[in-house]
Amino acid sequence: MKLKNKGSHQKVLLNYKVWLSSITGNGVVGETEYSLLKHIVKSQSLKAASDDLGISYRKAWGDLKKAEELLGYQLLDRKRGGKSGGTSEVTNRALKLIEAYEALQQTFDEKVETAFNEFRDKIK
Amino acid sequence: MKLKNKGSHQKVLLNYKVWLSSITGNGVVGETEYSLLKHIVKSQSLKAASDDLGISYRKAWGDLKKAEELLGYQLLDRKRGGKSGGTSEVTNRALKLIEAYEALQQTFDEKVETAFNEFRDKIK
DNA sequence: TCTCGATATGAAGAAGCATTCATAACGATT
DNA sequence: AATCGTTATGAATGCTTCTTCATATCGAGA
Repeated sequence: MKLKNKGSHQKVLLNYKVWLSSITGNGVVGETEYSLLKHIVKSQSLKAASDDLGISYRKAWGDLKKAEELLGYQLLDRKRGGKSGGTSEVTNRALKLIEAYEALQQTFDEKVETAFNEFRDKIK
Repeated sequence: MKLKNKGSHQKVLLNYKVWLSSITGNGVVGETEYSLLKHIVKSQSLKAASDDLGISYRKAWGDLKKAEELLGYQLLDRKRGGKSGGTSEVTNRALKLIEAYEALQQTFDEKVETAFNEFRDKIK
């Protein structure tokens, strides 16, 4: 077999992902939900958050709804109507979740650094 | 808002994934590629491996091809024809990759246990 | 009370990914 | 040389997921 760019392969990166789910895989708390919540903390708006992240409102709304179903508690306090049209505020429990998720990522980030170095040595 | 199964949410699980890619995300070495290689070590057959894993030969073949392009070296030594129709043998570099990947997973597995426990405490 | 913009949600359309189909090349064995 | 099963690969089909569209609800402020 002939490989394209023989010997001049692109830089190889290590990726990882962490997320929560039910056993059936239904309902998820991952990067998307985390990012949405982070943005909503600042903007008090699910719409603004989804726009910022470049994902559809429909998906953002559905994702957070599923996450709430998975966790069994609300992540947002929603308000409809008013001059602004409405707001979505992040609940206290959601704030805790954000912090915990960040700590988790932190832990993984640290581990990844060393693990990847070891990995590269091994495949050399 | 009303949540289904208020208070009786399903058990929440922590999931994670580790994989290699190029910057563009093109070409991947992850669980699928790892599993394929593991099976091919035993069977010397890409077809048998894909059947075992329950994925199409077309995908298995394409995935490993992309992985080879990403890494810049061959993962399989392919033979066509012969009484058996052909064989695919895992190269030495691929063997190293398998080992390294297993060690990587091992490292993460250990870390996940404690990280998740800390996580659960935090969101309580 | 009318308006305006965000939340809420079903439904249809588009995009991405995997399976299936179809077809060719290959070569040790018969 | 004819066969058989695997590798090899494009093309069509199917499935899953996201985006778009369409429509409704809500309520503070004009």
